[in-house]
Amino acid sequence: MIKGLAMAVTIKDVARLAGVSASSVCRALADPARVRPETRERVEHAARELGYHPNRVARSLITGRTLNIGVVLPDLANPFFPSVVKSIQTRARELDYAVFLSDTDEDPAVEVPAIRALAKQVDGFLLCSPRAPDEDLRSFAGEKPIVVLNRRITPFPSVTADSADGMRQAVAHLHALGHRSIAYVAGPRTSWSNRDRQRGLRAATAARGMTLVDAGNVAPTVDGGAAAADLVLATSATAVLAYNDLIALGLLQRFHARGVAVPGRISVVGFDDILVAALVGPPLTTVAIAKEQIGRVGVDLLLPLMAGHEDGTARRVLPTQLIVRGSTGPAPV
Amino acid sequence: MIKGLAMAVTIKDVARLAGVSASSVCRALADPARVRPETRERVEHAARELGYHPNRVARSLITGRTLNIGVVLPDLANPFFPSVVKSIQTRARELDYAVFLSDTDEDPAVEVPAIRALAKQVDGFLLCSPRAPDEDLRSFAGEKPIVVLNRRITPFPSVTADSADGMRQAVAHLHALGHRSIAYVAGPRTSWSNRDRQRGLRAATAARGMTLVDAGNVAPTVDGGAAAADLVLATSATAVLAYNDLIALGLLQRFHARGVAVPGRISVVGFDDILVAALVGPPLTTVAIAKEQIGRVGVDLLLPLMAGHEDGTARRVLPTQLIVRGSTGPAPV
DNA sequence: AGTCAGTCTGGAATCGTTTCCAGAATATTG
DNA sequence: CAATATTCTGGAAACGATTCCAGACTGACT
Repeated sequence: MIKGLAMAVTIKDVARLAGVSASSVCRALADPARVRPETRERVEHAARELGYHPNRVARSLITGRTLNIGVVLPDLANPFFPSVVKSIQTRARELDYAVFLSDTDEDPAVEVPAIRALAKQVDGFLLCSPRAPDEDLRSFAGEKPIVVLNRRITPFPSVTADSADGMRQAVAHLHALGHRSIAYVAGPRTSWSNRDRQRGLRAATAARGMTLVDAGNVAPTVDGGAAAADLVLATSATAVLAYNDLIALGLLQRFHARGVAVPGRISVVGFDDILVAALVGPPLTTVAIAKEQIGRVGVDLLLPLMAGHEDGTARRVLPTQLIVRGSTGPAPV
Repeated sequence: MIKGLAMAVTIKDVARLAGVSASSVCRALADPARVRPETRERVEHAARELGYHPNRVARSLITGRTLNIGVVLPDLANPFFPSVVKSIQTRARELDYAVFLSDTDEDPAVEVPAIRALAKQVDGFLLCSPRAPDEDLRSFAGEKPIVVLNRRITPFPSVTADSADGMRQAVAHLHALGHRSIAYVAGPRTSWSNRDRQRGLRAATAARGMTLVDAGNVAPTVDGGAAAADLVLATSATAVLAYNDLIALGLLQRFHARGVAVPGRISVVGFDDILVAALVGPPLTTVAIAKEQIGRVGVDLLLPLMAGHEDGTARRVLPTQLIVRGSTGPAPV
């Protein structure tokens, strides 16, 4: 009895009120078919009377299952991640799982401790765009079911977007508009998606004999993009592709501030299709990826792992789709 | 030994390796001062050797504390909430708490079950803009420590923004620009902040003898705002204030689509100052609230409650600040 | 009526940790 | 050196649920 907080009602209270043993209460509630209808009735009534809800913590101690899943991601302030988390949450709730959230603030060094801290309280993890080195993450292999989103790393199942195809679409679009020299503003070096997108872009431009200008790495934020804008303008590029939409928005902002016409002087393409991409002026041409699907598919991949089936290394690659808006136009003559 | 998953190392394993009892291991790790330096050394070494981390679940069963806090909010897709969650997360991590997240999808009926489901696994709750009726929420009073954000409801401590002052600033700004008739596009009826903001706006316009036009309630989303845009134009209002930035962005979008000049024909003011507000064209004039503070202050208010101190009903009201950008201008003549 | 199969039930053990208690070891004092 | 005070330690109980086991009961059948 602590500080006036109502004492939690336990299975014993129910047992006493129903006049049966704790084991019977447990059975009656978990699997009504295993007790006589009359006891079931008595137990259910008593449980309702007292407002009994089994203590998940105590249960998980004996069953070894917590019905929780852990989600670790680099930065909730990046609008991409909330969409993913939301879809995870929705799917998790359907399956009666609760969600632990851990934001690592883009710091790779925080990831492993964050996972470690949650490990005992969850049945499995969804690692969203993890930044930590492969070896570090692999140290969890076999310890806990893990599904990785937006990154491919053996031996974990993963859900990724088809960046190569997205880049192919974007490059084809720009090529058709007459662009021959494209700059790429890269995201964090530790980001697998960044490398993946860069790789896809390199292949796509090479395939068409276009020039690819490296505009360096920046933080995947609006400020990062703004910082890269002037560098981009100093090159020969007539179009710029950003690692993600936030960077692209930063580019747009800085271009606008400097009076650089978009798409007149330079075309801008983003990646992710976050909500705001459609709202800015000019609206951003971007490569959309199925954000809501990532989370749902991730959970569905995690499920069999948590149930103990060694479904090993399923790799789901989700399609990407170029969304053409106002920020891209014909190359200047 | 289940399905190849490495068996978790328990306190007994450490005890065996260190050649001491489980209780000594516990003491050595929890409070090194209570054991002889030599045992401490042995235990620490053994723990490190085996990679032992105490099982929080088991611990919480006996201590009654989980070191988890639950966060419940209406919609992660609204950029306002991720900022709050992020600040909660940051503060919680500093204090060695982990965060449970539950998104109710703006459905008031989901809130109570969501809280109920998490109740046994957390030491306290941060309810972000809860939509459920007062009575429903009050049923948790005394059961679990709860701090409410963006809503005031006895007997819970709360953290809110000074909407009245924000509205006063916005109205003063518009009045100075010559506007005399203002429309308000309201958010969810179940939202306390919506009522609070509406109240503040009513007072501020009345104080200056201005006309306040009610443009109805819409969902707090871009689409909601777009839907309200035409209604607003049909009124005599020369300026429109939205319940939040998303609605304001929807208004801007629809105005732009219809070729309505902003701020030439009509001025637009939002609320919250979400990241994108500054990025759209024209950039949105809006009332900023200290999003990062809300979460931090909320956690700090929750802390003493979870420790058992009945600090009752602290009410923190955070300041608001009008941010003037391009979406407001002189009233048309 | 007696045997047997099957259904229900209560008691005990268990999960991994913390905490209480009492006894052992060590240190302090006259 | 003996007596006392102090520090450390191990064993056992506890947290709240689930699960195994064995015994009690029911009913069916010969």
